[in-house]
Amino acid sequence: MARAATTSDVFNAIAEPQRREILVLLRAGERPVSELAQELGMAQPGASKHLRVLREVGLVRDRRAGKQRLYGLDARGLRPVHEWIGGFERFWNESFDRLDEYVQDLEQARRSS
Amino acid sequence: MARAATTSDVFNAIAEPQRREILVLLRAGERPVSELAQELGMAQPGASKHLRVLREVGLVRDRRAGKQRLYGLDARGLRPVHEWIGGFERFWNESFDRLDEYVQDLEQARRSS
DNA sequence: TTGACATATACCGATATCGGAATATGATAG
DNA sequence: CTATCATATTCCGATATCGGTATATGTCAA
Repeated sequence: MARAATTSDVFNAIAEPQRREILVLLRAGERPVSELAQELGMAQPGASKHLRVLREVGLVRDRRAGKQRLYGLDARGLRPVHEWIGGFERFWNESFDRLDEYVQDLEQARRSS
Repeated sequence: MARAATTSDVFNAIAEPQRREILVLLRAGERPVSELAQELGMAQPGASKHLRVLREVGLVRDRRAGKQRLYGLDARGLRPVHEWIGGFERFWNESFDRLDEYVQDLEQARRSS
């Protein structure tokens, strides 16, 4: 077996710095491919490929506008990721010294239920 | 050039399903490697290697306990990721029909500043 | 239809990945 | 010291990745 496919997985899609940058850029509104490529300092095919990945995981949608193809943000797919990470919020809010104590409370509560 | 290193990058570290599962398991408290390997249904070296990645990005710390080595969660590194994704919150909260309108408001505000 | 422009795809090379098997390191008990 | 248990590291094969270059597809204008 080898590495998991980057496509069809939002976690992997946003693991790429350039793709994260694309998402940030698209918060300001729709943009054509060549403009994104220029802002990323990469060649057009590179941008197209990243956009393909983002499209396949649903983080981006595209729309034709004349010769150009405008890409726009569809952030809904980020919500589950945000929630998954949010499941760790109390762990980074608790100070480290108190973590063990906290975990023990958790385990104690589980045992007595 | 090739793929970015998975180590020293929290986004990549959590892009791996098995590593995410490890983090979830560690919310219940510290665990030795072999126990994690068993719960993941993978061999011990596999678990060790994932734990190494997680340790190198700082999401996990380890502590010796006799022959065993206990791994514990250190979720602080997840906070920046949570915040980065949080920067898209209004985009998934806005309904899609109203998104264009919203973006136009943004651009208009920018122009008039 | 032809040409110009915008984007997508195919192919390539260098490298990173993941899991498995074998082996090395480390700690403890006797 | 030695044997045993727990974990880490190394090596391997199959595959995926990323960026670049060349080429294909698609759209519009004349």
